[in-house]
Amino acid sequence: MTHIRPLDRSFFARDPRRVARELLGKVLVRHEKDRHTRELRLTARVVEVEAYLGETDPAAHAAAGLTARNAVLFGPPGHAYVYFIYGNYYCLNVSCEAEGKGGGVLFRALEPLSGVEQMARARGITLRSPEDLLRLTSGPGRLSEAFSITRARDNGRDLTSSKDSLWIGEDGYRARGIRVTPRIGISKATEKPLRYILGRSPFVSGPKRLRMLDKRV
DNA sequence: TTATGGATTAGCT
DNA sequence: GCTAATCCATAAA
Repeated sequence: MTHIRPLDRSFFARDPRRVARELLGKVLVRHEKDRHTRELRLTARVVEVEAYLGETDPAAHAAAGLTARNAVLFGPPGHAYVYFIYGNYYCLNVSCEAEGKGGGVLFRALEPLSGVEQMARARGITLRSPEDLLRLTSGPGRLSEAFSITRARDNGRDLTSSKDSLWIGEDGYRARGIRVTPRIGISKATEKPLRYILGRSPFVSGPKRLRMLDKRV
Protein backbone atom coordinates (compact mmCIF):
# COMPACT_ATOMS: atom_id res chain seq x y z
CA MET A 1 0.00 0.00 0.00
CA THR A 2 1.47 3.31 -1.05
CA HIS A 3 1.74 6.22 1.31
CA ILE A 4 -0.73 9.06 0.77
CA ARG A 5 -0.03 12.47 2.22
CA PRO A 6 -2.50 15.35 2.41
CA LEU A 7 -2.34 18.40 0.16
CA ASP A 8 -1.80 21.61 2.06
CA ARG A 9 -4.03 24.64 2.09
CA SER A 10 -1.86 26.66 -0.29
CA PHE A 11 -2.63 24.10 -3.01
CA PHE A 12 -6.26 25.23 -2.92
CA ALA A 13 -5.57 28.95 -2.46
CA ARG A 14 -5.27 29.48 -6.21
CA ASP A 15 -7.37 29.99 -9.33
CA PRO A 16 -9.93 27.14 -9.58
CA ARG A 17 -8.73 26.31 -13.11
CA ARG A 18 -5.24 25.64 -11.82
CA VAL A 19 -6.51 23.69 -8.83
CA ALA A 20 -8.83 21.62 -11.04
CA ARG A 21 -6.10 20.65 -13.47
CA GLU A 22 -3.68 19.75 -10.70
CA LEU A 23 -6.27 17.74 -8.77
CA LEU A 24 -6.28 15.17 -11.59
CA GLY A 25 -4.40 12.11 -10.35
CA LYS A 26 -4.78 13.03 -6.69
CA VAL A 27 -6.63 10.75 -4.24
CA LEU A 28 -9.85 11.21 -2.27
CA VAL A 29 -9.67 9.42 1.08
CA ARG A 30 -12.44 8.45 3.48
CA HIS A 31 -11.82 6.84 6.87
CA GLU A 32 -14.76 4.74 7.94
CA LYS A 33 -15.54 2.01 10.39
CA ASP A 34 -17.32 -1.02 8.97
CA ARG A 35 -20.18 -2.80 10.72
CA HIS A 36 -17.71 -4.69 12.92
CA THR A 37 -16.17 -1.28 13.80
CA ARG A 38 -12.95 -2.16 12.01
CA GLU A 39 -11.03 0.75 10.54
CA LEU A 40 -11.56 0.97 6.82
CA ARG A 41 -10.03 3.30 4.28
CA LEU A 42 -11.75 4.15 1.01
CA THR A 43 -9.48 5.65 -1.64
CA ALA A 44 -10.10 6.66 -5.25
CA ARG A 45 -8.13 8.60 -7.83
CA VAL A 46 -9.49 11.87 -9.27
CA VAL A 47 -10.06 11.49 -13.04
CA GLU A 48 -12.60 14.26 -13.75
CA VAL A 49 -13.25 17.70 -12.20
CA GLU A 50 -14.83 21.01 -13.16
CA ALA A 51 -13.73 24.54 -12.22
CA TYR A 52 -16.31 27.09 -11.07
CA LEU A 53 -14.99 30.62 -11.01
CA GLY A 54 -17.02 32.35 -8.29
CA GLU A 55 -19.15 35.45 -8.67
CA THR A 56 -17.96 36.13 -12.22
CA ASP A 57 -19.13 32.70 -13.42
CA PRO A 58 -22.87 32.57 -14.30
CA ALA A 59 -22.91 28.77 -13.95
CA ALA A 60 -21.44 28.80 -10.43
CA HIS A 61 -23.45 28.48 -7.22
CA ALA A 62 -21.45 31.52 -6.09
CA ALA A 63 -22.78 33.62 -9.00
CA ALA A 64 -25.39 35.43 -6.89
CA GLY A 65 -22.92 36.18 -4.11
CA LEU A 66 -22.73 34.86 -0.57
CA THR A 67 -25.78 32.94 0.72
CA ALA A 68 -26.33 30.49 3.56
CA ARG A 69 -26.16 27.62 1.10
CA ASN A 70 -22.86 28.50 -0.60
CA ALA A 71 -21.07 30.10 2.37
CA VAL A 72 -18.31 27.48 2.40
CA LEU A 73 -17.24 28.52 -1.11
CA PHE A 74 -16.53 32.02 0.21
CA GLY A 75 -14.67 30.71 3.25
CA PRO A 76 -11.04 29.62 3.48
CA PRO A 77 -9.68 27.30 0.76
CA GLY A 78 -9.51 23.52 1.07
CA HIS A 79 -12.95 22.96 2.59
CA ALA A 80 -15.80 20.73 1.37
CA TYR A 81 -18.83 22.44 -0.19
CA VAL A 82 -21.55 19.78 -0.44
CA TYR A 83 -24.90 20.51 -2.06
CA PHE A 84 -28.06 18.51 -2.65
CA ILE A 85 -29.38 18.26 -6.20
CA TYR A 86 -32.46 16.96 -8.05
CA GLY A 87 -34.02 15.73 -4.84
CA ASN A 88 -31.70 12.73 -4.78
CA TYR A 89 -28.00 13.34 -4.89
CA TYR A 90 -25.16 15.13 -3.18
CA CYS A 91 -22.21 16.69 -5.01
CA LEU A 92 -18.76 17.37 -3.54
CA ASN A 93 -16.71 20.49 -4.21
CA VAL A 94 -13.59 21.93 -2.64
CA SER A 95 -13.36 25.67 -1.96
CA CYS A 96 -10.55 27.52 -3.74
CA GLU A 97 -8.92 30.95 -3.72
CA ALA A 98 -8.50 33.25 -0.72
CA GLU A 99 -11.26 33.65 1.86
CA GLY A 100 -13.89 36.06 0.50
CA LYS A 101 -13.74 34.68 -3.04
CA GLY A 102 -16.26 32.07 -4.21
CA GLY A 103 -14.22 29.81 -6.49
CA GLY A 104 -14.46 26.03 -6.26
CA VAL A 105 -13.86 22.71 -7.97
CA LEU A 106 -16.54 20.01 -8.44
CA PHE A 107 -15.46 16.36 -8.23
CA ARG A 108 -17.15 14.54 -11.14
CA ALA A 109 -15.50 11.13 -11.36
CA LEU A 110 -13.01 8.90 -9.54
CA GLU A 111 -11.24 5.60 -10.16
CA PRO A 112 -11.73 3.31 -7.14
CA LEU A 113 -8.45 2.13 -5.57
CA SER A 114 -9.37 0.55 -2.23
CA GLY A 115 -12.51 -0.18 -0.25
CA VAL A 116 -14.35 -1.23 -3.39
CA GLU A 117 -16.71 -3.60 -1.58
CA GLN A 118 -17.66 -0.89 0.90
CA MET A 119 -18.32 1.54 -1.95
CA ALA A 120 -20.53 -0.99 -3.72
CA ARG A 121 -22.53 -1.51 -0.54
CA ALA A 122 -22.97 2.24 -0.12
CA ARG A 123 -24.15 2.44 -3.74
CA GLY A 124 -26.52 -0.46 -3.28
CA ILE A 125 -25.05 -2.49 -6.10
CA THR A 126 -23.45 -5.93 -6.36
CA LEU A 127 -20.16 -6.32 -8.18
CA ARG A 128 -20.65 -9.12 -10.69
CA SER A 129 -18.30 -8.13 -13.48
CA PRO A 130 -15.28 -5.85 -13.93
CA GLU A 131 -17.53 -3.38 -15.78
CA ASP A 132 -19.56 -2.84 -12.61
CA LEU A 133 -16.56 -0.96 -11.22
CA LEU A 134 -17.18 1.71 -13.85
CA ARG A 135 -20.51 2.68 -12.29
CA LEU A 136 -19.21 2.90 -8.74
CA THR A 137 -17.75 6.43 -8.73
CA SER A 138 -18.21 7.76 -12.29
CA GLY A 139 -20.47 10.78 -11.83
CA PRO A 140 -20.74 13.43 -9.10
CA GLY A 141 -23.81 11.88 -7.47
CA ARG A 142 -22.38 8.38 -7.66
CA LEU A 143 -19.03 9.20 -6.10
CA SER A 144 -20.72 11.03 -3.24
CA GLU A 145 -22.94 8.03 -2.60
CA ALA A 146 -19.97 5.62 -2.74
CA PHE A 147 -18.12 7.75 -0.16
CA SER A 148 -21.28 8.33 1.94
CA ILE A 149 -20.88 12.08 1.51
CA THR A 150 -23.84 14.18 2.66
CA ARG A 151 -24.33 17.84 3.38
CA ALA A 152 -25.16 17.18 7.02
CA ARG A 153 -22.07 15.09 7.54
CA ASP A 154 -19.44 16.78 5.38
CA ASN A 155 -20.32 20.34 4.33
CA GLY A 156 -17.60 22.67 5.63
CA ARG A 157 -15.19 19.84 6.47
CA ASP A 158 -11.49 20.64 6.17
CA LEU A 159 -10.10 18.44 3.37
CA THR A 160 -6.44 19.11 4.15
CA SER A 161 -6.15 17.07 7.36
CA SER A 162 -5.41 13.34 7.19
CA LYS A 163 -6.70 13.08 10.76
CA ASP A 164 -10.15 13.95 9.51
CA SER A 165 -12.59 11.45 8.01
CA LEU A 166 -12.51 12.94 4.49
CA TRP A 167 -9.44 14.46 2.83
CA ILE A 168 -7.47 14.82 -0.38
CA GLY A 169 -3.95 13.46 -0.78
CA GLU A 170 -1.27 12.65 -3.27
CA ASP A 171 0.65 9.39 -3.68
CA GLY A 172 3.21 10.35 -6.30
CA TYR A 173 1.03 9.42 -9.26
CA ARG A 174 1.74 11.55 -12.30
CA ALA A 175 -1.32 12.65 -14.30
CA ARG A 176 -0.94 12.11 -18.04
CA GLY A 177 -3.21 12.76 -21.01
CA ILE A 178 -5.05 15.71 -19.44
CA ARG A 179 -7.81 17.12 -21.64
CA VAL A 180 -10.29 19.97 -21.31
CA THR A 181 -13.96 20.13 -22.40
CA PRO A 182 -17.06 22.24 -21.70
CA ARG A 183 -18.77 21.55 -18.36
CA ILE A 184 -21.67 19.10 -18.07
CA GLY A 185 -25.26 19.71 -16.96
CA ILE A 186 -25.23 23.51 -16.84
CA SER A 187 -27.44 26.00 -18.73
CA LYS A 188 -25.26 29.11 -18.53
CA ALA A 189 -21.70 29.67 -19.75
CA THR A 190 -22.03 26.30 -21.45
CA GLU A 191 -19.13 26.76 -23.83
CA LYS A 192 -16.30 27.60 -21.45
CA PRO A 193 -13.67 24.81 -21.39
CA LEU A 194 -13.55 24.24 -17.64
CA ARG A 195 -13.96 20.46 -17.34
CA TYR A 196 -10.68 18.66 -16.84
CA ILE A 197 -10.31 14.92 -17.43
CA LEU A 198 -7.72 12.19 -17.67
CA GLY A 199 -8.57 11.44 -21.30
CA ARG A 200 -7.47 7.80 -21.18
CA SER A 201 -9.43 6.87 -18.08
CA PRO A 202 -12.48 4.64 -18.55
CA PHE A 203 -13.82 6.05 -15.28
CA VAL A 204 -14.54 9.49 -16.76
CA SER A 205 -18.31 10.27 -16.82
CA GLY A 206 -20.46 11.78 -19.54
CA PRO A 207 -20.88 11.16 -23.27
CA LYS A 208 -17.87 9.94 -25.22
CA ARG A 209 -18.56 12.55 -27.89
CA LEU A 210 -17.34 15.27 -25.51
CA ARG A 211 -13.99 13.55 -25.26
CA MET A 212 -13.52 13.81 -29.02
CA LEU A 213 -14.22 17.54 -29.10
CA ASP A 214 -11.84 18.38 -26.30
CA LYS A 215 -8.46 20.04 -26.31
CA ARG A 216 -5.14 18.74 -25.19
CA VAL A 217 -3.54 20.74 -22.40
C1' DT B 1 -46.54 32.15 0.79
C1' DT B 2 -46.07 29.85 -3.47
C1' DA B 3 -43.51 28.60 -7.72
C1' DT B 4 -39.52 27.15 -10.22
C1' DG B 5 -35.87 24.46 -11.79
C1' DG B 6 -31.44 22.37 -10.97
C1' DA B 7 -23.20 21.31 -11.34
C1' DT B 8 -28.06 13.84 -11.69
C1' DT B 9 -29.20 9.15 -12.24
C1' DA B 10 -31.58 4.82 -13.45
C1' DG B 11 -34.56 2.64 -16.19
C1' DC B 12 -37.20 2.23 -20.17
C1' DT B 13 -38.08 2.77 -25.46
C1' DG C 1 -32.44 8.89 -26.72
C1' DC C 2 -36.04 10.36 -23.19
C1' DT C 3 -37.99 11.16 -18.84
C1' DA C 4 -39.62 10.48 -14.03
C1' DA C 5 -38.11 10.72 -9.44
C1' DT C 6 -37.68 13.88 -5.63
C1' DC C 7 -36.02 17.96 -2.35
C1' DC C 8 -34.81 22.40 -1.31
C1' DA C 9 -32.63 27.03 -2.17
C1' DT C 10 -33.89 30.91 -4.29
C1' DA C 11 -36.93 34.09 -6.67
C1' DA C 12 -41.23 36.08 -7.17
C1' DA C 13 -45.34 37.88 -5.21
